[in-house]
Amino acid sequence: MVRFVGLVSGKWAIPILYRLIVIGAPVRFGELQRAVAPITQKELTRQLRLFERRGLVQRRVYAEVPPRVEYQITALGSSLRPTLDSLAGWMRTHGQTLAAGE
Amino acid sequence: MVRFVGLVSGKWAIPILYRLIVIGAPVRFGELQRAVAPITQKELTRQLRLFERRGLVQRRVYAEVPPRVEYQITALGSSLRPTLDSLAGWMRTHGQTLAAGE
DNA sequence: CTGTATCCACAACGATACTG
DNA sequence: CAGTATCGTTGTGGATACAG
Repeated sequence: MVRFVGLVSGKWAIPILYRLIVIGAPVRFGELQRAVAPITQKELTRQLRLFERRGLVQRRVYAEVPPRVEYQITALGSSLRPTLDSLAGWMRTHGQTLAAGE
Repeated sequence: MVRFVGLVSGKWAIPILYRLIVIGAPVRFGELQRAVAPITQKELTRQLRLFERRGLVQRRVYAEVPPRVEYQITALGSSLRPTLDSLAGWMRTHGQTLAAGE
């Protein structure tokens, strides 16, 4: 379990990953940033680089002006979907109960 | 999803929680620390306090000498089991693949 | 548009010593 | 045994400015 933690620790890892999974198709950087707002540019870049290194996300750069970079979840990344769905379901069911304890 | 992150972010949150879930029965502090080694005393205490505040773990203190404190997962905490099982399963399946990217 | 580069604040975590 | 206190290091994340 400890290794997984290193993967998804951090405030934004899971939200980004889940968003990419749900979308499925390639997404541009700016679009993704709006989808996971209010994440900063720096943080989104950092997380995407980490995911890329671990093979969870594929990055494609197009030699255009203005530049276009697209990110897409890989098969490995998508394999996390059932787990993250379970997570999202748990939040829907128990999120309110949990909020009371804050 | 963001609220969940606040709950289980951190290096030790998931390992501790999962261990408590698997055990099910009340566990003494020292025993738990050994089970989740090599966590420090301070960190284990801090995490358990957080879980207690959120109703995921119940804490019982016995007025004995030497003192005895037991922690047990609550029903709310146990409801996370399917999700964490899914997580553990994913790690078993893809953990090796992932390690290659480090 | 998609980044990098700084600078900064704060939380997380560890090591160690000490207490009831 | 089960903490608390203290100190120090590292990591996380935000704000802002700038570059290709």
